[in-house]
Amino acid sequence: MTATKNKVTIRDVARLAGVSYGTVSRYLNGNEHVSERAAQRIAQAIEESQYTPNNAARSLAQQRTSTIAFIVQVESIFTLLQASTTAAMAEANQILGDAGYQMVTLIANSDDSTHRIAQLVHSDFADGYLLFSLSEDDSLAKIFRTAHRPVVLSEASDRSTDVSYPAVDFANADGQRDITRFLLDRGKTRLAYVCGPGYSPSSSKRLQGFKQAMGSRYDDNRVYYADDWEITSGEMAAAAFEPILHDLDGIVCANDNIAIGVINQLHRMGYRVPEDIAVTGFDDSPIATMMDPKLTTVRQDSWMHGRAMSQLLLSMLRGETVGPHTVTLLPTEIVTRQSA
Amino acid sequence: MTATKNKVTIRDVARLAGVSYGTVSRYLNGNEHVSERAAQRIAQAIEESQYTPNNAARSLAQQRTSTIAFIVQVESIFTLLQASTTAAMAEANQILGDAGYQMVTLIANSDDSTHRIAQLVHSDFADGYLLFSLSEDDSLAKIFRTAHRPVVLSEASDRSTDVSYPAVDFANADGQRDITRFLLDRGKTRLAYVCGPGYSPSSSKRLQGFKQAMGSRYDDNRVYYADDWEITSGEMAAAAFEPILHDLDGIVCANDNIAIGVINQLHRMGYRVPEDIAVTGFDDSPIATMMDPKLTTVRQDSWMHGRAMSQLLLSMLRGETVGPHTVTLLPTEIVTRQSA
DNA sequence: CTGTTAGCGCATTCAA
DNA sequence: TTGAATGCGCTAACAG
Repeated sequence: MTATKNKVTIRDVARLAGVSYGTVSRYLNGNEHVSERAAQRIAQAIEESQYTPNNAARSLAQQRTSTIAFIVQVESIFTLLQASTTAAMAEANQILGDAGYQMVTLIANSDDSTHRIAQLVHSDFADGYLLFSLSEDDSLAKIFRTAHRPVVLSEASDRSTDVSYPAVDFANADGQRDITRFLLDRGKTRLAYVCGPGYSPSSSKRLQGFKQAMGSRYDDNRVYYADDWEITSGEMAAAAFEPILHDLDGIVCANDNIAIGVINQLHRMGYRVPEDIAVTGFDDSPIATMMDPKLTTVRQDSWMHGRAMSQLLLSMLRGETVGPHTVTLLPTEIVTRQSA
Repeated sequence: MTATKNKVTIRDVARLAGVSYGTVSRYLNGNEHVSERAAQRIAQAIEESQYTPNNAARSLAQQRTSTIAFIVQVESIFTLLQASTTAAMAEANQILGDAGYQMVTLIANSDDSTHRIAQLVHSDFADGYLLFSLSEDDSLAKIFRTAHRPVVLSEASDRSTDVSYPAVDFANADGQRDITRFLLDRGKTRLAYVCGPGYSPSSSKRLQGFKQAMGSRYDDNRVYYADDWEITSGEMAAAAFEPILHDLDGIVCANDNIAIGVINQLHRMGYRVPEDIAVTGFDDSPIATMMDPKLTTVRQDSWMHGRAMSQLLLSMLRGETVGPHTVTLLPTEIVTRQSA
């Protein structure tokens, strides 16, 4: 109980238990060649001395760190505020923690931070990496070439790059297709679409899903290409559609924020939602239920996203080989509320 | 350029540069006793060999890790989704990164994770700690007793506990007082208050600010004590106020979510905001501008929160002594929008 | 200014 | 089964 400042090492424990510190090490690492008697005495010694193994020393000797890095790559730091990222992060933390790994989160939002992270990765500071990217920039993905450690991406990219890792993503195309069909089935056939920004793989996948559902009804003149995923873009889209609004009975949006902007603008222009024009979102973000009318949207379970990524990484850590182009697509689900 | 898997160490660099590895180490650590000539050759050798110092080894020898842990303590993992946490985290990451520290984020949301984190802390895995707590539970704060490393808290607690560290918090009382006065000054004098949950220090501080502004006008019968910070609580509060609503011209809410709930419910009951009843929030969260009417609220700059905490920690790391009871209060600001 | 040496705390051979 | 020895990659104190 004497709380001396001097850190207690494995040798102290050994002395206390009356064994050599090699034995303590074996005990600590679950080696079977430790007698029952020794084990008991060591256990007690550890308890008494409040011993905790030193992380750095263990990593150095063992050449592994027992930590997983969750790296978030964002163009603007504001993107980070999206709840989806946090949810995935929290769930990954949970799953990895249960598996004995400590997850650490790193944010790459500048050349500086990217460089710092590259350094870390290069020095093998983690046993595995979850790269949660909200940007099409693959400069970060490249830094893993030097690391001989498993990596899992959060987004399936279409682009054929020189670097490739297994990815877990949502079935974006299917989700957008399904909710579009949902509208069509309910008689809303004169639909416009607000597409997400061009730099995002999700954008094109979702547009693709919309096209697929619309078939011959698809008309590129009724697609607005937004510059980002924000509310303002939705407002601009609705304003741009003004001339053809009277001929529309639905607007399918590439995400919830845009949908909210669309609804706001429609209200201002005197249209009722969904009576005059139905509007759908995508993501099922927290604000979807805060709006009036509440958003009918496509739900993506971000928790599941984090979970699936972690589990994949864990299996790779266990030695299972996973092809670098393996893509897991997570299902989405239509949530019917008020806006459509 | 031969990308051998064998990690390149400081000795390889030394050999390449034709010096002893002690010299390389000095160079790496900015020691002045390195000749210009040696420095140049070492720099080149590092470049050629793509050398990156090994983290674990450095930590072990140096007894410091160059990492700071940002620990988030949440009762429910959902609390984590609040944008304020993420903002503070992002900014802290930036500030600490600039100072040469790598920030890692840990989430404590269960006994399990708390225990894991305690282990880490006990093993001195970081040089300093930012404890971002959204709960009054101080079990986490206790684990730092064994760590002889600086700690900064995100919230000033009133409770006298056995553990205490410097804290950075917002001037909650002042903010609530100011916005209440703002209403009073505009002739809204028949005010009710929706208080936050009892477990939060912020709750009582804000209520205190409201009381202060109201003075003799204060009436405890016109205060609703919510169980949490969520929208639903706001709805319940407004419903509870129903009997006295006709005699009210303003409702001051302890946070934005609650305010939104109040507004929703008021609308349902046929009241107009702000014409009939003005409503104010607190936090200036993202949803404050998404609502109709947009929220008049008290802004807390979460980025600044993260920044101030980091800077305080950095100064402690530099050796400046900061009393364990030092509390820095950050200013708040009234944001006038539509709801009041 | 530079080479040499002794640890940092632990895992892991190798003998015993 | 266990103890002793060696090294993980690097820093820092010491001579030179």
